[in-house]
Amino acid sequence: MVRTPYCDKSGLRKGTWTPEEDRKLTAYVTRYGCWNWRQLPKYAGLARCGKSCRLRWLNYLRPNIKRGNYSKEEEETIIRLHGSLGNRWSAIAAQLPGRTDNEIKNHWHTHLKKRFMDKQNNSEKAVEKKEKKLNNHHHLVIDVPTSPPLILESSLSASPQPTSSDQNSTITKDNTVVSSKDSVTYDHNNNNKASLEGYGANSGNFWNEPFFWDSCNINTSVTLDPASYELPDFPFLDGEISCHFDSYDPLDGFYF
DNA sequence: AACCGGAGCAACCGCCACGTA
DNA sequence: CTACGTGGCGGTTGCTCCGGT
Repeated sequence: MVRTPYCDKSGLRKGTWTPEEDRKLTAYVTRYGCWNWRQLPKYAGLARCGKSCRLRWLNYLRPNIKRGNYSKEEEETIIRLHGSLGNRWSAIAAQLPGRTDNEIKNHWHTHLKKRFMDKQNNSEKAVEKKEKKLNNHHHLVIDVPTSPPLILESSLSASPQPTSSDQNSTITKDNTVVSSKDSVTYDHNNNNKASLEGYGANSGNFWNEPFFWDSCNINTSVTLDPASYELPDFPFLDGEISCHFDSYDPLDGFYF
């Protein structure tokens, strides 16, 4: 389930996060915020790259994360949004409070995708069945009055009938051509055309909000007592450390 | 009991967008 | 205008678990 920890060439740890690392990261972010992910691990006492810290915090350590136990409503929402948005997991996650894009992505690939494909296959089969029925009917109607007899297959190209690229098309009673693709409930071809207005504004940027121990209810698997954990000094309050940030304006870039 | 393959999922990687100097 | 740094996102990987044989 989890990766074996190891170090890369630069000495940064990779792989599974240990409870100790989780404690350090949680303690640091809750106390100082995420002023700079790339610099953060250095001051949080973590031998991790910033990206790894960010991912760990966003997906597992931040407060009010929901883990597993997807409700039917949530699953339906995911399927519906995936139908209109495609693989825009962050946009989908924005509509599901407490869910992360990574978790939704995983849940989609492991559970919902199959269900979605089955649904799609069933609807396609239904359309095929309908087509077959209609095509048989078509044969009977056209074969009778024409003289000399027409071979329907070859006649398709010479007539305003659907071309070979429309093999999945259906001719309805009133002679209109309906592609079976159009009858699929979820239109992947329109993924990029879907209106995304509102998603950006709705994403609820967690990082723009102040964040303190006192103001949040930490809901994480890591039990952390801030009083018992010795945090590294905050870089801008410590003369020795803050020298790394000579060009950094301490009045900017903070979230608190 | 041992082996094997698929499922589940945490984490990494690479690319892109955006802001700033 | 360009270069660079950073954050964000989606695709993919690879480790562990678990059920079937």
